[in-house]
This record gives sequence, C-alpha cells and structure tokens, in this order.
Amino acid sequence: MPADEPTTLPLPDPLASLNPEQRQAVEHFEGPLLVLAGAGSGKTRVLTTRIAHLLQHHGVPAERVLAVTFTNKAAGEMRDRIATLLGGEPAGMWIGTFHAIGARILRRHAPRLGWTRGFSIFDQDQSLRLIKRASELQNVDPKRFNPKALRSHISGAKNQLVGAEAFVRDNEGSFDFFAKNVAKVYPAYEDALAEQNGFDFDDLLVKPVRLLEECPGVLADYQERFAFVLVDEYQDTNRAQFRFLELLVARHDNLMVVGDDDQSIYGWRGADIRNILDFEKTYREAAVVRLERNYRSSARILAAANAVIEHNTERKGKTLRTEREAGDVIVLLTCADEMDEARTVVEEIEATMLARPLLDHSGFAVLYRTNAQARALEDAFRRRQVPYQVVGGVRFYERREILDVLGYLRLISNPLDLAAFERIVNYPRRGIGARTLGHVLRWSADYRVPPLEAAARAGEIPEAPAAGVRSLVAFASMMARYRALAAEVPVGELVQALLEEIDLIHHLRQEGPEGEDRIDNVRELIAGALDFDAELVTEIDEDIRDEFTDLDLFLQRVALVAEVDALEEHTDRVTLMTLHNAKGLEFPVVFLAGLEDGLFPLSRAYDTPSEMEEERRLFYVGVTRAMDRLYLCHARQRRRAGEMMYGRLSPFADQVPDELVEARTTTRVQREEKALRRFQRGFERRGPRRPAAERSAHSPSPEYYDEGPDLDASLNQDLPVLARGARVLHDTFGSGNVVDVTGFGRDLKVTVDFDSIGRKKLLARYAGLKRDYE
DNA sequence: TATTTGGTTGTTTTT
DNA sequence: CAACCAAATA
Repeated sequence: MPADEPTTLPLPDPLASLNPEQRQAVEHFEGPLLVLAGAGSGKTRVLTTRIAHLLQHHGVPAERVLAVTFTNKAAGEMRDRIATLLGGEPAGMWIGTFHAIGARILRRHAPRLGWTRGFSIFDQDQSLRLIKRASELQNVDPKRFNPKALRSHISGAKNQLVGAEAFVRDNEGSFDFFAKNVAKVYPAYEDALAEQNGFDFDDLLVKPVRLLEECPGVLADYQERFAFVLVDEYQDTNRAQFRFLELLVARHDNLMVVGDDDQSIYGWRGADIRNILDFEKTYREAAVVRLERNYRSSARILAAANAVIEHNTERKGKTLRTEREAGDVIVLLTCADEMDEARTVVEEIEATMLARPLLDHSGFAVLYRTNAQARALEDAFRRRQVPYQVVGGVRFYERREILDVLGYLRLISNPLDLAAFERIVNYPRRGIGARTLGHVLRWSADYRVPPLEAAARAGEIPEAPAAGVRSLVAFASMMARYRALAAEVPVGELVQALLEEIDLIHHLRQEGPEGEDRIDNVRELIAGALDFDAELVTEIDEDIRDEFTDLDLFLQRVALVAEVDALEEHTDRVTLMTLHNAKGLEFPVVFLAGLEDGLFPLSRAYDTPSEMEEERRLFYVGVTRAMDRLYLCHARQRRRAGEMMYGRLSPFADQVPDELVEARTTTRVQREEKALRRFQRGFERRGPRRPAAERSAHSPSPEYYDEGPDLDASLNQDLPVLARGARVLHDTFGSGNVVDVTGFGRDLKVTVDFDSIGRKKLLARYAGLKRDYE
C-alpha cells in the first residue's frame, strides 16, 4: 500500500491467518491468561496481535497497556509490529524490559525513596568497586571473601526481595561464615549506593516494588493506568518481577503471560521456573492456551528437541508438532580439538553456501555454552575471511577505555558518583597519586563533602602536596566546565570536546599496538554519541524530560542496552554467540559447538538435578533455534583454562535418537584414527594376543574415548579410589569413608565421612586425598 | 609517583 | 592462558 493513500482502506484482518489456539489467545479479553508457547510457535505474533486486537476491537486506549519483553530489541520489534498492524504508532503504550520499566518509574518517583530523578544506574563494574570498598570499610577481607561472590549473593538476596535490614536480621548471627560477612557488606553497600545517588541493576526491579508497596497512592495510579499487562518470556521472571506484576495487576487481574517452561534458562540469576509452573495456582481463574504447533523447524530437528527435553521432570509437558517434512539429517560432528572444530564449522558454512545460493552468511549461527569458546571460532573465521559477528563476550560498554570515557560522562552527569571519580581523577595521568587521593577521599568522608567538591577545595586539605592540589583544582574546574556545557550542547559535541581536551586518543596511541583497537572503540563511542537521538529514550516521561540533559539521557540508554540489542540481522555475517543470547532468535543453519560432557553440560551441573535440567533446557533452546539444518559438534580434546581437557560426547547429544543423526568425523580425526589403527595392528602382530571379546571391551567406542585409566595413574598406588564406600586419607582430617562423588574432571567433588570430624564436601583436585590402607 | 614484575586467580550463562 | 593485583623498583 502506498504511503500517501488515505488510511480509509481496511487493514487485512490480522486474526484471519492465526491457527485456532493462537486465535483463542488473541481473543481472550479480561482475566488472567497463561499462554504456554513452545519454541517457534508464533508467540510474538500472538502478543502483538492481541495488543492490536485490544486496541481496535475492545477500544482499550494504548496508554493503558503495559508490555514487558526480555530485551530492548524485542521491545522495539514489538512496537514496530504493533504499529504495522494498527497502521500507526501505539502512542503512550509502555513496552520495555522489566529493568527499563523500573527505571522509568523511578525516574518519576525516586524522590519518594530519597534519590533524585537524576540518579545514576551503576553497572556491574561500578557495583563491584562499591562492594570492594564496603568490604574494606567493614573489615571484611576481600581476599577471603571474593567481592564477586559477595556481589552475587547480594544480588541474589535483592532478587528475592530480601532487603539489607532483613538480611542482617536473618544472618548476622549465622553459623554460615560467608552469609555472616555478606550481612556486614550488604548494608554498607546499600548506604554507598544511596550516598552516591545510584541504583544498581537489581534496584531497578527492587526499588519500584518497594515504592509500590510503600506508597498506596502511587500504586493505585499505576494499577488504574495499566488495565492490561502482557509479559513475554515469563519463565525467566524472578521473585521481584513476580511481585512487581502481582502488585500492578491486583486491581484488574488482566495479566497475560507468555512463556515456555522448557526454555527457562536463567535460574542462576534468580529466575524461578515455579512462576510459570504455578501460574494456574496463583491465578485460579486463569485461562490456559497451549501453542504446540511449530512453524520454524524441520520435523527431524523438532523430533530431536522433543526427545531430549523429555528427560526433564520439572515441566508442564508438551510436544511440539510441525507440518513440515523431515528435512535434512542432523549432523553429529566429531572433531580433534577446538581448532579443528572451528575450522570445520567454517568450511561447512562455505560448502553449504555453495550448495544453497539463496543463503547468505546471516543464515548461519554458531552457538556455544561459554564465551571463551568464541576465541578459537573467531580465529578460524578471520583466517578464512568469512564475515562474522560475535554477540557478547567482552561487552563493548565493559571495555576499559569505554569505561574510562563513561567515567567522565558519569561524573559530569552525577558529581556524587564516587566510582567514576576514582576511575578518572588520575586518568590520563595528571600526577594525582594514591597518597594524594587518599587524603582527598578521607577529607571528603570526614567533612561529608562530595569527592569532586573536595578536589576543588584541595587547598584546604592540610596534608595534600602542592603539586597534587594544583592538579586536583584544575581537574575539578574542568569537570565543572563540562557540567555547564552538558546543559547546553548535545552529548556528541560534549564527548568530542572533552576527549580533545584530555587528549585521550594521543594517550591511547602511546600504549602500543592494542592502543589502536582502543582508539577504534573510543571512536565508535563518539560516533554513537553523535548519532544519539534523545527521542529514542522512552524511559523518561515527557513531562519531566526537561529535567534531564542530553547527556543524562545518553547514559540512561547506555546503562540498559543489552548485547543482543546490538545484533544486526540480515547483515551477511555469521553470528557467533552464547546459547543464552540466542533465545528468541532463529537461523536456517545452526551449529552447536563444544558438546562435551563437562563443558555442556558444565561439570558443576552434576551437583544438582535441577541444574542439570536447566542445562538440558539450554540445549533445547539451542536445537530449536535451527530451521533447516543442525550440526552437533564436539571435540575430543580442548584447551580450557590453560590445561587440556579430554571430554566425551555430551549426554544431551547422546539423547538425540540415532536415526535422526548422521555421525561424521573431520578429516583430521580420520587421519588420526587411521594412524592409531596402524599402530594397533603393529602392536598386535608383535604383542601377546588377547581374546577378541576382551579387546573390544577395551577399545574405545567411537564416542567415548576417555575411558580406561591413564597408565601412569593406574600404577600409582597412592592414588585414592574415589568411589562410594572407599577409604581415603586426608592430611588434616584423617581417615574417612567416601559417601558421595559428584562432578568429574577438574570439578570432581567428594563427600567424605571423616572418622574424627564428620562429613565434609571437598574438591578432589584440591583436597590431596590419599588411599587409606587400613 | 610511575612502571614493571611476578604471583595469583579463575571460566557459566546476563538484564 | 589470560587478566588482575600487589609489591618491588626506578
């Protein structure tokens, strides 16, 4: 339809092309609704069509709808699709991630909680610094209590809506030494955040909940406003998000959640699969719709996915169907090591592209469990000059040079931001050393003066050396200048002027070869700032917008962008990313790399059945990304954390029925096997002949190559037998019985019942257990 | 005060 | 085999 045509033409009925279940979900009007949407069953379509239907058919005003998505990118797409369905933007509708929506609420109401509307959002790096500092302040030794572990526990508590006071109450007298120390750090960390007018990521969920709980008027306003709430990826919501929704919908009960319990993969960050499993218990009158028709994958791929996920017990149970035909066979590819794997993947992509000219590079994705695996793959792609993009890994906004520039911007935007101050006060070097800085910070704390003001008044600090004082005053006045400038000019101009003044590019150039990469990144940031369009920031309501500078809005945006948000589709490049990042995406051809027991599933998943099930769901997510072709790749050996790991095939790959799979080996593996056979034949001719049965029992089967003990190890009489019931000897704990063994390889854990001190769980490689000969 | 060195540490996944 | 950190040196 030409754009200039009058809009009187009726839009095609969006319901017409839906299947009966989809239609049922779309036509559901009031009351709670659970949509169990299998992979590729058209759930985004259902969500967007229902919103359009609510607006058009039921006359619901756009501003009374709240839609929650998992990424900003998904939010943007949803908005576009609704606009297409309606023939115009759904003005006033809130669509965004939980975090973005939380931020938007806080931008308006932060003063109620004691923050200003101009609060900063602290990223992980900043929050880690704050935690380190809080630890030191509380005499919690950061060497004994890893700040990252502390952070993850505090984050866990927050996501369970356990505030600092409650945590202290429950844990200060705890026998759990770690929890006791968390109880010291958590409140100090919260104080530091408040003092610096900052919220961390978790606060963007937790603080709005607190706001709604404590301010009935505010709650009533939002309850009234959001007559219809829709949530995507509901299986990945945590306690705080559940509570947030519960509060918001209490009045109208018009909550539609869409999710797939089989794709719940964020348990480790507090997501509670019970939210979706128990939805019908929480909302007894809930309607339930199951979308089990898959429109994405070939029948064979779907059969593989179904077969694997069936091994899980914690699920609602559903089986995806398709009308597509079987399609290409699934390839199980055995590689020699990670380089061999990477090379073969690239070769396979090139070969497939020759065979199927309609596919370009963007039709391929390589998915893996850990970011570290990207390196070998990237090397191979670069070497063969096949275009690719890596999503995730070292995130753009987490690169050192980017954090430095952002440090400047943050301090300009929020002069109370201590972490930003510390980061850049002496970068590039301006002769403000640790000693001088120490004086300033102490003085700042003693007189309750923000660090930047302390710098400006450094002359009043008796111990400060004259040279340092001069630098500090100059630094403070420069920051003041830019703060004034930020109110006047767009952020792009500000960044350019600032970087020119501090001459950052020049400094980076002196850092040698990797400085050039850094310069590129900084240039990219400048370009991003110049491109920045404040109109795109939806997290701040129109009526309070003029309280913010262009810079403030830019930082707001930067804080909340996810890596997948930057993913460029249809760009003729192969996509490399973790399985977690792949959720919600689809590709004609998918490679699952690194399918080795211990890597995927990670060995620690063997500790608990629920972790194992989550890994299996992750595998399921991976398989169901594929439309036409799927490769399952594993390497016989792989360098990991500096040491060589020998893994057998992942049990998940094993759970794919044989008849769906064609096993292949790389040419290198074939060569090595041929060499091995030649060697064995030679040995058999000379060595003693054993009965055939015994021989085959000991020769490695094609997929299990790490069996049989290492020759050296089996000769060492001191090595303990780590099996249930075995007797072992420990240097300090004495003798005991092995009662349980979990994990393997590097992460092998043994539970031992020691005769003297009772039961202990130990990491085998660390415990130095010996065989007990008693 | 800045730079280098050596030692330690750790790799799960991310809004 | 990194990246990161603390202590030692210039």
